[in-house]
Amino acid sequence: MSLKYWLIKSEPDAFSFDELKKSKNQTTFWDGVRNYQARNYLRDEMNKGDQVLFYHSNSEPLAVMGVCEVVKEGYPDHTQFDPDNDHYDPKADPKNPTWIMVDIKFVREFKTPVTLDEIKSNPTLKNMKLIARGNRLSVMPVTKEEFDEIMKMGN
DNA sequence: GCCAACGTTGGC
DNA sequence: GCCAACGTTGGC
Repeated sequence: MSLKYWLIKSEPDAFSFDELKKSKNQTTFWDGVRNYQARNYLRDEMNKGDQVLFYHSNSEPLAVMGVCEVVKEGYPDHTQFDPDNDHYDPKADPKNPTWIMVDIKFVREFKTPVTLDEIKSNPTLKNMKLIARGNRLSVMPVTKEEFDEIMKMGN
């Protein structure tokens, strides 16, 4: 089984790459995904050791900040059952949870964040889902070539 | 703050 | 099962 590569988006106001870096064991659970396609990736396709680009949306700069990795594979997202949580889902069934999360761990921070503009203007990255028209997925696959290119750009 | 794009919901 | 209405995402 070979490693896969991913990109996840976060609004730094909600949870930033810096917060991940400062978390206990530099690890956190990636909760709050409430989109079925993204859920399916988390549940079915993300494996321990997969490398993940961490992207900041709705902020300045719009950029990939660094890399983290999957340290725990898909398991139920407990926030779906918590009425006080923003991501509460009244229809979720504890016996058959709808929403799934993984644990991610900080790997490294880029010296220079790779901005959305740089990604858009790099021909190697022109097929990235991130810049596809209308894309709103918060978890998406990335090819090894794209991952390596962004690693190079981030330095 | 605007708005295009998209996913979800609910009436029929 | 269609589709209009609505809510959300996220760049600008």
